[in-house]
Amino acid sequence: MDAALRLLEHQSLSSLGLREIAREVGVAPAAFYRHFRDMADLGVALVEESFGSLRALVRALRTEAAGSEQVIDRTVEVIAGHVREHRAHFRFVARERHGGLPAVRAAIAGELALFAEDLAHDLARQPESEGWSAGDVLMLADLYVDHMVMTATAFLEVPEGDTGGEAAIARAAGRQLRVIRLGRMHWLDTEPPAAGA
Amino acid sequence: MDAALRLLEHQSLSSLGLREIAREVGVAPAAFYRHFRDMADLGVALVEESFGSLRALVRALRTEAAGSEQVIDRTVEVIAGHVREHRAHFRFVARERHGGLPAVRAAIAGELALFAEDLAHDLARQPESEGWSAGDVLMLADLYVDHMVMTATAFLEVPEGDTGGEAAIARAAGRQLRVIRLGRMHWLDTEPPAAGA
DNA sequence: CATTTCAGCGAACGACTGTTTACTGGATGA
DNA sequence: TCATCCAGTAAACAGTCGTTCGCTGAAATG
Repeated sequence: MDAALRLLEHQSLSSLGLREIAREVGVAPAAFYRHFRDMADLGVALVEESFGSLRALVRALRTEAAGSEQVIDRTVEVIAGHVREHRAHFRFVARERHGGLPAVRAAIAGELALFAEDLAHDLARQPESEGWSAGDVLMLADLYVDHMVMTATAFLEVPEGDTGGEAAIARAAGRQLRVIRLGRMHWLDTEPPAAGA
Repeated sequence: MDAALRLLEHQSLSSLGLREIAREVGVAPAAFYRHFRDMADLGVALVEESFGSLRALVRALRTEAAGSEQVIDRTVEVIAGHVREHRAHFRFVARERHGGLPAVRAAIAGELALFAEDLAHDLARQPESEGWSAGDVLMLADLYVDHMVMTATAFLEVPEGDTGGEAAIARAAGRQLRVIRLGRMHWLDTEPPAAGA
């Protein structure tokens, strides 16, 4: 899997050959079948590996429970750091999210949906979500997750060591999160605040 | 190019073979070189084709100049319709946006940047943007463009004829746009509203 | 009418692909 | 100690691949 991830930095999974991986590992082509049935099989395994480390990280971030202002910058920092340290995994996920192998696409979509669900659960128990319908909370969580994905892929497009470029993206992402937060706080402004139904 | 686009619905560009295209067209493999040097060359041509039709459409939408409330629903409708009618083009762009061919990735990134710039220019001349810095306007435009991309790819994941699924995505996207619009309208709330500088 | 341009042709090149087969040797566990 | 796994092996299979070559014929150009 490490070898595959190494090769996947510069190509997509569907163009990656079984023999190519074996060659990189230094192993006979047939040995591949001892571990995976398909290339798609390898793909979903890599998806699980990628989201595994991320899940632990988000759990850590969520328990920090800082003020809603600092939590924005902290979130962006955490994303930046995680992308920096797991570049290959993120590149793989970004590339295969809409890639050619349906099984891999489905696995990624499933992980992201779980992610949004978790986040929605967290958002729902915050005081800012009072008066929100469950559907609207999920809608907001999806917006946050989409923005997170966009931010992560933006970090990926920075040339690896360019700390200035990273900082620029982090600044923009933070301000965008603030726009969304402001929208969230005024979501119920136009509705009757406490009308009985 | 039509043949390539047809084949690209189920695979990515880097896994698509030159001979495969020739076979689909009903032509000798060598004929490919009469039109494109590379597969990457074909890729950037397809990118230009894809964004060409979209550009015209957005220009049309921008001149409609409706109330800021209806413009949201109208925008989502327009995206939905355009994705429905140019499914193959959108799928191609979504897939190759982070795909294996750098030239194609760069072409797509360039088109999206132009897009955001245009939108920023439009936003800047709206009364809601009074007091905004140029950087913040671009930041907002990027947020809108990212959301547009996310919405378009969400439409792509709907099984083609499923009008119910489309409607659900349209509803969610519209509400997300409303969140962003609310955030935009309260962006300057915490700053001194009319302090002389 | 003469000439040039140009999309397409068929054949051939070496190199690479996924998959199956029967076999090997070291570690694991009873 | 002996039997059982099991990761890895070499070899062979029929295909597919990108690319180059010189040639053809119709259309456009003058």
